Amino acid sequence: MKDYDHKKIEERWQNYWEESGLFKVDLSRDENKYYCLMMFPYPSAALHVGHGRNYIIGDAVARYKIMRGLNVLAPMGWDSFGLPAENAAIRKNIHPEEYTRANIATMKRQLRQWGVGYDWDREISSCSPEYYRWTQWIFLVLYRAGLAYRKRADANWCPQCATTLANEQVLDSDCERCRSTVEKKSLEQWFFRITDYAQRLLDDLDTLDRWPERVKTMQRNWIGRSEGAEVVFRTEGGDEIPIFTTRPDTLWGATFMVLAPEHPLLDRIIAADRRAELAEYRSSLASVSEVDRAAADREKTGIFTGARAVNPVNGEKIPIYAADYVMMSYGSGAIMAVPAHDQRDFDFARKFGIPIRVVIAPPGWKGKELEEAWEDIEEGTMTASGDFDGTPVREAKKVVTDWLEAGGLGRFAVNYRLRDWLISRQRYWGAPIPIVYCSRCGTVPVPEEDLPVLLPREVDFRPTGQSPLALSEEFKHTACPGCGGPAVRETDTMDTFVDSSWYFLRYLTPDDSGKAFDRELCDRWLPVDQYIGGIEHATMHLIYARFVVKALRDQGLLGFDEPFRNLFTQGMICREAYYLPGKGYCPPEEVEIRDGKAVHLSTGREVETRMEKMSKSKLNVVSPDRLLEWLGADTVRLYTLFIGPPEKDAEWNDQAVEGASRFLKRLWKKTRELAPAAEGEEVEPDPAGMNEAEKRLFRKTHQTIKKVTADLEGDFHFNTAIAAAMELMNEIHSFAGSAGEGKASLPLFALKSLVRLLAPFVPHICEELWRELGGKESVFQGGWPRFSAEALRSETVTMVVQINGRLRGKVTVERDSGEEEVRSAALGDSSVQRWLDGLEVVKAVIVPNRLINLVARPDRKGPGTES
RNA sequence: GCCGGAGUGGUGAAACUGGCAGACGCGCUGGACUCAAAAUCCAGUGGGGCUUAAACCCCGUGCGGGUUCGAAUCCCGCCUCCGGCACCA
Repeated sequence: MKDYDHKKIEERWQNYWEESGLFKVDLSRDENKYYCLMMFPYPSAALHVGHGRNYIIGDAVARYKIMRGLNVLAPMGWDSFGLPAENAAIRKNIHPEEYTRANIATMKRQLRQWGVGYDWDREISSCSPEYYRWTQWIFLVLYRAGLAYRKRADANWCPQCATTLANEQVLDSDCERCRSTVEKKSLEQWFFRITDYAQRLLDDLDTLDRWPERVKTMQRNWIGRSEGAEVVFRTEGGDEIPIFTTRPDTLWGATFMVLAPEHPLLDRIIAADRRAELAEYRSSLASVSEVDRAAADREKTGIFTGARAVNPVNGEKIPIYAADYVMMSYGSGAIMAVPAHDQRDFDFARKFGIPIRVVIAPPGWKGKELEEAWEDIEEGTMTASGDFDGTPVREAKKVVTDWLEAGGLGRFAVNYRLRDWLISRQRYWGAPIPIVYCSRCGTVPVPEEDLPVLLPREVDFRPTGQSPLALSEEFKHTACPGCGGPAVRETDTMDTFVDSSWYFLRYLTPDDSGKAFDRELCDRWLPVDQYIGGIEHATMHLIYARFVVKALRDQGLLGFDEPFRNLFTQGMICREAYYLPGKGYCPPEEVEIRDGKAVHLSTGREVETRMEKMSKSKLNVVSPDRLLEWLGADTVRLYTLFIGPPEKDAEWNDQAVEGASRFLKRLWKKTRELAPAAEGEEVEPDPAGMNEAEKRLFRKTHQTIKKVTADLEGDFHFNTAIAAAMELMNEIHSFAGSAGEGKASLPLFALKSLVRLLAPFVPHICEELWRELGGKESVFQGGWPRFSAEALRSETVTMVVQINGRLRGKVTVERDSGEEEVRSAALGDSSVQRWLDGLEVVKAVIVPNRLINLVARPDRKGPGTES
């Protein structure tokens, strides 16, 4: 055995695992099943070490579960439709398909080199017709269930990408991808009725007890449930204006109404002489960006319509305004405005000179004018509200709602922030929506047997604002499946989140050309036992997948309604990026650190150092290829797992990677020293007759097994598991150094345990060392080491002695010593005696085997007088 | 504004259920090996005080209070940072 040659070793065992089928799974054997799923990636041009975290974590989990004897399903595939391929293809003038295929090949190579194992027989790719045929099928299932519908709607339109975006792809009114300001565009588009499932999506979060609280909170915010009442106001002309309010108890304080500027009713009720003003107001809003319009501190604008509405609770006539602080897309697009109890209405009323009438009296209120809206729902009592005067605000909401319902004026109502899922995309690289429009039969779904609706290959897919497929005459024109007459196809493609909302079902039967998924197998293998991915999918992918599974279940196609039992979201890997103000990011090679300041070499200007998520655009990526060549996959894996708690963001440190390499070299060297004494069969050493040093190493080994096991079974804190393994390594090292010649079986036992404990993290070197230590089969077949509670016990323990809570000494006593023994041992300690001089012990608090705290007060006899 | 999460050495971070703060790394300092360097190995490394040295002592987990024999951990009030939602009626 030579020096640690990571390249040779890694190559050897990667081949071995592939040939021996370590990750191949037999689905018919479903006892002890473990479905370990990593979010399938978009095949981007090249991975960096930050991407690696997800795969390495998943691989460590999968390998650990294999060692525990579970039947592990660990598949991988490609979320291969989507904008980047199309954009890159436009830029580089190659077909998205070629581009995607090349990227997949690169990524597969990199994953292999990382030592990340999957059952590649189950590989799927969402852009292949064999896959998207079934994405289209799912669309048809939803369509038949009434969950897919088409309507004209203002879509979020990105002028740069020339496409519509889902709400989730709009960040602060900017396009998630290119950061252009998103505009509104009115188009006929397809939606999934996810709002029908809002309540169930919300309620069932409570059943996901192994999901991060953070993700569930984000989903709750996203669904945005609020309770209140729907109340119908009427204009003087008799038009109904239903409104939603969370504060029905303030109805008597409504002094005006506001309609969203887009509200269709405005055109009917606007006074003739104000029509021009409305048109002007509307067009002035077109130039206001979404960001500005949404800014809460923006000064309120609006116009009076000249119309009035009747308040149903008191018959009062109140003016109707149009103002853009009311959104057409939430509730009914109209509100009753209660300036005294809503700050937005308050601001508007002040500006337009509308009366502000207090109907919830703050405690001690003497009828004075308010400085700001009183929004408190804990304190205050109803006033100026007819029979309800004096009702405490805490009860008011319910009391008033009941009264409204009894009188037929309104009803209890729930509103959600969640909107229906817009799935139409005016892009080429996606699954065509399987719908045909016939002048005679109308909207006709493509029959199942005609799927897939193939994406034509030769299409001009440059963004024009039109769907590229609309430019393909051959694609567009077809025969109506109903009447056989001439018809045109839907030319939009589906949001790629549709592709990823069911892929985890397909891994079970990736080649089945007869159905999308096998219900029987799905019911046995799902929900996924462990899902691992990025936090960025907290609201979009993870809500869509939940919705689709629930919908499929309701159609009798699945027997469960939550796809992912456990969810783990890992943090991002960040690294220093250098930002040259006014110029953008610059590569680290052009930066030098002088006197603690980062200076740009060619211009001499100081650059800002920012810790940013590793990304190509920030020029702060670390390529795995160089590192794998230099230090090897195991080093990269060990460092990636050791860098910090995996759910948190972490900072990549180039120097610290070498520390991981150093540890592996020490492990290698130590094995090389001890291996010659190995005799194949492992014999657990017998602690009887061991000396103190031996007992310590024996105990340490068992403690380490316990710690690593707990970390892997618990919250995946690989960092502390690896730290524990390092401690054991240090212990073996100092034991071997001090014990000299002697029985080798104990350090060998410790070392063998260590190698097995590290195998999920650094599989190549462990597989090699395992064989070196006499292992006949793969370390992954050999089981997981066990610890015994018996072995963890030591006969003596060191206990901390505190006096009044401060550390004053330590004593060694027999394990499980009684209070009296511990107390007298503590009082016998010289340092303790010195501190107790002049004090009287009034109480002793004992934590068995850990600590004794002596509570002492000044001796009444005074210091020094006792002796 | 609302809802989450976090704040610990030079640095990444540990610390179970309230019980020795800083495990394990990185960096740094000193030493060994070397003609020298790298690599490797050994020792040290929160701040301060005292001492020839050791022993020993004080302070210390964002800030201010509190509960407790005992608080990084629990409670109250702040500050800062990160994330989500947001004129959502």
